[in-house]
Amino acid sequence: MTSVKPRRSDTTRAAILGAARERFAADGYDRATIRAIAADAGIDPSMVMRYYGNKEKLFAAAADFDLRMPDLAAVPREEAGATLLRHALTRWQDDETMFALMRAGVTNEAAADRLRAIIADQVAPEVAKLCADPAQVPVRAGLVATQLLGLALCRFVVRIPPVSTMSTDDAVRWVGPALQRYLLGD
Amino acid sequence: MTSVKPRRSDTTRAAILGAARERFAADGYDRATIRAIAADAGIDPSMVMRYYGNKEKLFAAAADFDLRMPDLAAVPREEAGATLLRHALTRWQDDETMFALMRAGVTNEAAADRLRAIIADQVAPEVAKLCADPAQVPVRAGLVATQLLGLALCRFVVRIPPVSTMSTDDAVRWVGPALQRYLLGD
DNA sequence: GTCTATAATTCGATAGAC
DNA sequence: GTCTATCGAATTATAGAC
Repeated sequence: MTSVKPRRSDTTRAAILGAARERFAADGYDRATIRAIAADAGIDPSMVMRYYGNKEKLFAAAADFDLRMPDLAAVPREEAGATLLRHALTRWQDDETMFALMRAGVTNEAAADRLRAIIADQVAPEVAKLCADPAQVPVRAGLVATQLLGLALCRFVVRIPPVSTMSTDDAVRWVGPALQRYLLGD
Repeated sequence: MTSVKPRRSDTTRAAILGAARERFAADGYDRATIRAIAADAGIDPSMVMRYYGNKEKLFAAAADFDLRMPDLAAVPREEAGATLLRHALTRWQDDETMFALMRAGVTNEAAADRLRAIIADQVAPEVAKLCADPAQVPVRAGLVATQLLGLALCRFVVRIPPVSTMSTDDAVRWVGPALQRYLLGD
């Protein structure tokens, strides 16, 4: 065994972070209280402060989201939109951090910054692989964001039927072409 | 003169409602405090309670939004998407209530209900005018919502450049076709 | 009709015992 | 490393004077 025994504190840190992600995702920044997060993690509220300093820093730690973007250059060009969309739909459900960012991002500037950074650092580079004109990359990445975040908002956050109830396949069929156009169209 | 002299209370009611709309739009439900709304309206916080009972009812009164949808049957079919989009972009800026609904709707169920009602009662009927198959109306209206709300989110709320900085004309050029497809495509 | 005063909570954050 | 106890600030909401 080369691994060291995890200190008690590491377990607690992880429990806090997990509970924080769930609460921020479900309730947004303001309504997710440190007291509730601590209760979910089964520890005292003061421990949250001890480990993360304050609520703002706790959110910063919990809101670290990796979209794990697929390599859009590795699929046929005409399937880029559908590939991106299918990936996003499943990734959001694996990791609820995206919902925490959206629920917080509409009123919290730090969360909005994170969302902007995700577009710029994770989405835009993949768009750049497909886009002939480098000057168009930021616009196209932003347009992809309008459709992707709009779908997330209507399907998972505000839950507007039938968008919230349709199958993943139907969602890809309906919305995929819009992304395809933002990625490669015109 | 057939008009009656407006009672002082009517002026106050209107001032409260206007201030509430601004605050809810700028800060969301939780951060928009009754104290701040009263200060903006130039009256005492207790007056807000007297006129509207509680914060929840005040929001319900302030969040009444009429999209004033254009008659999409009155324009050439190929211009339906662009017409709808241009109208929405200007309407949102005339009346900031839409932003109040979005900022609140991600964490407040009453606000989310309002958003769903706007799609069902205001957007869907116009979609129905264009859509041959009545069974597709709810889906198409929901898809229109994903793109419209996603654009509002990225352009005005989270402010993702260059989507937040591009001209109305550019926004219509880029996003119009996506709406056109949701309204009439396939 | 308007405001003063305050009740009743709830929250983030801190101090310090063990 | 963990918890008890509590502070100080902010909030919604109410009671009642004028």
